Amino acid sequence: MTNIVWLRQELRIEDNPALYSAAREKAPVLPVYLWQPDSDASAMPGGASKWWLHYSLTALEKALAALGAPLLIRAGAPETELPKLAAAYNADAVFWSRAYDPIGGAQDDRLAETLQRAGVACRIFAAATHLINPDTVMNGAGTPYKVFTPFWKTASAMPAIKPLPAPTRLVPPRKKPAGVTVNALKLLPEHDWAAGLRDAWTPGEEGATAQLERFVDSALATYEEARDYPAQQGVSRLSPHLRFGEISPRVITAVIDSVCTERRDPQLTHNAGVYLRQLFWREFGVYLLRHFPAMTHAPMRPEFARFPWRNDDDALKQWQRGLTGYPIVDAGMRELWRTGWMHNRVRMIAASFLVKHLLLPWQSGAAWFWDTLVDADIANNTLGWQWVGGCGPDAAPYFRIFNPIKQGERYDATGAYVRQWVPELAPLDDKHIHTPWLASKTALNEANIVLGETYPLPLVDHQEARKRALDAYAFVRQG
DNA sequence: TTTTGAGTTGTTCGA
DNA sequence: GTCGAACAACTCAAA
Repeated sequence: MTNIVWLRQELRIEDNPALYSAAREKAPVLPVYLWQPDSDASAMPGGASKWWLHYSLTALEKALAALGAPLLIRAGAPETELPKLAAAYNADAVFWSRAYDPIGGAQDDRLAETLQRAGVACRIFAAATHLINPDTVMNGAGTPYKVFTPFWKTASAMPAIKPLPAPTRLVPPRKKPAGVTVNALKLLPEHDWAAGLRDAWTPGEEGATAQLERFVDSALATYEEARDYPAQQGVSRLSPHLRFGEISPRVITAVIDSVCTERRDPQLTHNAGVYLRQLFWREFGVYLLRHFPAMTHAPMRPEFARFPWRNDDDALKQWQRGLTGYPIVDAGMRELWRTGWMHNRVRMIAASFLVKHLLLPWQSGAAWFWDTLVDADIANNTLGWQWVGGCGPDAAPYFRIFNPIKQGERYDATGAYVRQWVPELAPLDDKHIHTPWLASKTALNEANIVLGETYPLPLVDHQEARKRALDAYAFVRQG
C-alpha cells in the first residue's frame, strides 16, 4: 500500500497539504510529477517557464531524495498515468491540490472520476497556492466580486491559514519507481539563450526562501516608495517562485507578520501592509479566472469585441525586440528577453504602449509575455492585460494613457535602468536619455548614436498616438 | 428596489 | 513651477 502524491503546481515540501497529509499516514509515499506535452496548447508553458521548470524540478528531486522518497517524473496526462501508477503500486489513494483555472479544473474532474472508477481514493486539497479559496469569497448578492478593493476587504479579513511544516521524513515505496530524468523532458532550449536567466535567478524552494529573506531584510521597510523605481531593488521578485509553487503565499504572509510583530516598527508594518495588498492582486486574478473562465481570450467588457485593433506584425516585432524608439519601453522589453522578468512599473508602461500607442490587441501582448516571462501565470497574465487594455474588471480608464517619456523621467530620472538594458544609449546625457530624438547632433555624435541606425527613431509620435487611442476608445463607447 | 459612494498604478491644460 | 479640474460616464457593492 502506497500514497501517491501528485505534485502539480506546488513544487515544494513546506506548506504542501497533499504531501504533508500523505506523509502523516505513515504509509510509503510516492511523489509524482507529470509533464504534459500533449495538453492544450494554451496550457503549455512558454520557453522561459520551461527553463525555470527544469531547475525547479531538479531542486525538488534533491529535496525529496533528502527526505527519503525520490520523485517520480513521467510524461503523460494525469488521468492516464495516475491510474496506471495506482495499479502498479497498489495505491490506496492519490493526493493532490485542486486547480482553479479552467483547464486544470476540468482535469481534476476527469481524474477524480477515473480514479474512483478504479477504486482508488482521491484526497483532493484546497490548494495552498493561494491565500483564499475562490469559491468562498462572494459579495452581498452572492455573486463574484468584480472590483478589487471590496474583494480585498472581504478576502483579507478571512482567517489566515497557518502554513504546514515540511515533512521530516518520507517512507519510499518498496518498488523502485520507473520514470524519466528531468533532462529527458527536454525543457532547456536547444540554442542556449538562457545565460541572462541563469545570472538573474535561483529556481527552487531554497532560492525562494532566500529571496524572501532578502526582500524582508532589505526592501520591505521602504516598499511603498521604492517599488515604482525599476533601477532599484525595491520589489520582492518572488513572482516566478510563487508561479511554480516553490514558496506558498501563506508562508510569505506568516514570515512578514512575524517580522512586523517582532520589530514593532510602524513604518515597516505600514509597508508590509502595502505589499500584502499586492499579494491579493494575485488572489484576485485566480478568483476572477475561476468565475469568468472565458477571460483568457475574451474581453470582460463585451463592447470591446468591436475595438478597432490594428494588425501590424512589423510593429509587434519591434515592440517584442525592444526597438520602439521609446527608451523606457525598450529597456523593459529587453529586460524581459534577457532575464525572463520585467519590473512591474515597466510592465504597465510597455503593455500600455502596445495596446494604446500601437493599438495592437492585448491578446498578442499576453501571448508574448506568456512565452518570455518566467513568472507567466495564466490568471495574472490575463488580469494584467485586460486591465491595461481597459476591457477588464476595475480596468484603467480609457483616457489613462501612460506617457512613456514622462514615466521614464519620473521613475528612471537618472536613466540608470535604460542604460542597463539599452547600452547603445548609455553615453547619452541624463537630459535626453528618455528622448534621444530631441538630443542635439553634437550630443548624439559624442555618444556615438546614429538615430535610425544604432537606435530607432520613435515608432509613433506620442501625441498623435494618444489622440488615435482616445478616438478608438470613443468608438467603442459609442458603438 | 433605489440610492449613494467609490473605483491600483495618469496626463494635460490652463490659471 | 504648482495646483486643481477635466478627461466621461459607468459599473459595482452595499446600505
